[in-house]
Amino acid sequence: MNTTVPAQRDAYDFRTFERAWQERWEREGIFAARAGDKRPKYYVLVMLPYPSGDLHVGHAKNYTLGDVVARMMRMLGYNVLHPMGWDAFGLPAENAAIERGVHPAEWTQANIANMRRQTRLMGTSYDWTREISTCDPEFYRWNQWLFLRFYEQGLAYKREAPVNWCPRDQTVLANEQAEGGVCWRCGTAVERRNLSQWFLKITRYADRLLQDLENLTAWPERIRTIQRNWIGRSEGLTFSFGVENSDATISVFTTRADTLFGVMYIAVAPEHPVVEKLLQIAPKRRKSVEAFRESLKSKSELERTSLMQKQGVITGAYAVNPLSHERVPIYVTNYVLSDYGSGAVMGVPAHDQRDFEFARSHKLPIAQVVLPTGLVAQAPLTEAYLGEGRLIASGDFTGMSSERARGAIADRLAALGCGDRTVQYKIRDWLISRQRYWGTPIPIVYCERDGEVPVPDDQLPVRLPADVEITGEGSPLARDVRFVHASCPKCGGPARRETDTMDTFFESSWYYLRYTDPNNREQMFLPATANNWMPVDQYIGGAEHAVLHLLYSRFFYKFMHDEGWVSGPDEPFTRLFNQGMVLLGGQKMSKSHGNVIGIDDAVSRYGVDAMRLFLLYATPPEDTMDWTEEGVSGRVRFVNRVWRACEPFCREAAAVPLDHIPAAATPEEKALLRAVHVAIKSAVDETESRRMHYNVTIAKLDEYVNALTALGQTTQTSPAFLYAVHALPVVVAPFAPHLAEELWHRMGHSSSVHIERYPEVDQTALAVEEITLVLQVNGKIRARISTRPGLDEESAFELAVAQPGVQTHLDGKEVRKRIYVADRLLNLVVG
RNA sequence: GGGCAUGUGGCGGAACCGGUAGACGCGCUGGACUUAGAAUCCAGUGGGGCAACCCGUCAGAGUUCGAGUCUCUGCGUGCCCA
Repeated sequence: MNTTVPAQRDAYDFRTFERAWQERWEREGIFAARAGDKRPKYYVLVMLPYPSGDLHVGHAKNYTLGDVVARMMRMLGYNVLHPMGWDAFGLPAENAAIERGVHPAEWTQANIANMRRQTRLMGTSYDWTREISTCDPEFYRWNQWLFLRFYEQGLAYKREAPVNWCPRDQTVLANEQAEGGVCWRCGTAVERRNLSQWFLKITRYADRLLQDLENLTAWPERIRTIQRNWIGRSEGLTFSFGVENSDATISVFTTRADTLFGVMYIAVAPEHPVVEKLLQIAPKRRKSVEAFRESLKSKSELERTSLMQKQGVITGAYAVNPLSHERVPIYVTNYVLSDYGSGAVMGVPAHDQRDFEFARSHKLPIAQVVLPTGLVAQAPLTEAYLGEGRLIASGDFTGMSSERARGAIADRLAALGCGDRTVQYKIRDWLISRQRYWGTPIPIVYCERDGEVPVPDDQLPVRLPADVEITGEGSPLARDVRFVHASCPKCGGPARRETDTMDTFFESSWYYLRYTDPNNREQMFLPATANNWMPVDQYIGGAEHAVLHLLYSRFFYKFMHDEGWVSGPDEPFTRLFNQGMVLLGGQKMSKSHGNVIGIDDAVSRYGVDAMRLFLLYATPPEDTMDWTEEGVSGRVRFVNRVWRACEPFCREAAAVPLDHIPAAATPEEKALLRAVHVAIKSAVDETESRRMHYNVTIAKLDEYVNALTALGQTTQTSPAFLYAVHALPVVVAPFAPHLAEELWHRMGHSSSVHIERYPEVDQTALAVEEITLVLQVNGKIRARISTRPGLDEESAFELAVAQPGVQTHLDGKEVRKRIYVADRLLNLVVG
């Protein structure tokens, strides 16, 4: 009879079942979220991907984690929103156009189609009816609409400023995108250019963005620290130096007003407007100053502040210290930036390391004005003294502590009318203009008569022209005469359209709201609908967006909150989770290294469920993990073990109800029921605590299946065994959804296992009949005894002293102390 | 240089509250089944020792009846800021 190959016969055929169930879930729409449900809402969101072409297992790790949370929460009785979309604007599409002549839209659509297919392949339970794509005019019209609201509030403005220019990507970049002086996308060193650009006034929200970090207790501390540093609030004093023989003044900011009597020079940025005035009163230096300014023109911030030596040229003009009335030389330097603070700083060589170095190389005097506490005489400085102490050689302020002096000096300058206490931030306004094609057009036109005019709402969207020439040289939109040519909304006269597009971080700063009301043609979203779902309860994504996406989104959401479009807390993401990367052979996966494990590959070789299980199992989700062949085959074996343990008993198991636990006839059955509920407890605990250490849960599932397999060889028809079989697909459903669904249906159920309620943890099943009590003498383990739980101390003691292992170590000595931890240990202190 | 993480078998990791260190998986060893392999199943697997025992969570110190867990010092690794 039995002529088929056994190995083939009882292995789980993932190829057939996975596809079939995916199609059916899709058809039945079981993961669609409906607002206004009676159940409590839960919004799980994974950062939307850029459609670069192919997904690899690194992406899969991320999506799997979000999917398990979504599936668990659904089975725990929540109304879950779990959407997916595409961050579809951006440079790679345009580069593909340049390299291969394919239109960015076409390239993007093809990638989206492929990645959507791959995402479906992973069995993730998205509500596809809410899919969005940011390059869709029906989406980006709301970018433009939102931009206009910022514009009306004075939060979007255009100004000329020195900006970061990436020569490779041929566009400007925001500060956050040029950290360390290199382009965040291609790593090319950025250059400095003076250009007229659009900015968003994120600085107006700086204080709130900083303050509210305190409330984001469910965010990783790391991210909060990075944001705090980036915002960079410092309290200090802004005051002015007069310029000798001129009515000009130079304003500086300092946090160390106590060192004011130590000012030996003033350093101004090359672009500082005062420089021209200084040259008028000291014309002899014009040549050298201008040469110096010229040499720095295109140097990036990084080059100026870190790579280059501190350099400066003397202007020949002198500034006057408002308190000491000393005259100090004014230098133009490379290390002061014109758009940071006031573009000028006071030079205190004795108490600032940079100033110390500068003073040395320019042979400037170094006067110490703060003496470290405890020191009475000053010694020559070999480096700047940065600490606090007592003031010396500081006029009326001599003898004060640094702290008191700061207050007193601020008061004096305020009384003199030349200074104020101020707060300064490191964060600068967000530059959103991009000189590229594949982005949202900024909805502004320039009229000869009316100047800068916003495009009226009813003319939105300003569509990207489809037919443009993309060469990589200059802005394609600026070359498109038909696009540029416009008429003024105010006067109807000839006008020129803005040809810059928006930074793609603009759309990702609010996309999570569009998911709540994705098909609204009248509004960005209906506030009432958005408020059903917001804020996002669990956000999952990489830490690389700490000061980009995550800071911008907080800013946008606060603005929208202020506008009254959203209510409740003014933070969009209640809880943030940064997942770790997936490495291959210790290396980050990348196409250029040629070490990518693609989704298609992994799924066709191991099956989705095994892939998901491995990604969850290898490490806790926040850790970096290594993709290994052996590791994933371990999970393939697990999938098959589940199948073999369960499948032969499906029909009988279905008869045993899951709503109460059958009695266990033997200790083995008792252990099996316990294993079932230990696994359930782990899954529920990891979800509810939001720890998401499903690696531990899957280990518990292993034990469950091991117990089932062990018992399956003996008592196949007992109620306890069949209960454990029946429960298995429900318990594994969030982790291995296809396998679970197939088994569930083989049990005769007609509705999906994924809309079942997750089993309740049963405390009686968790209880054990026998525990191991550890017996210690002086803290060392000398024996272990098996006993019933809840043993009282006296009985435990009597049992302990009867143990030979304990007896030899007691050796007639007096027991001075007993430490008894019920059901754990008894420690006898002797001696 | 400063700050924050982190360090456990051959490997990934578990031990969430200070209370049996090494769950679970991988790998490895031996066995069963097989013409053979694959698959599967069974047993073993921190180190030392014939044993009883001894030693073990980066190193050193401390607190404690008891430390992987808490404190301090040092070293290594990672990240963030200079």
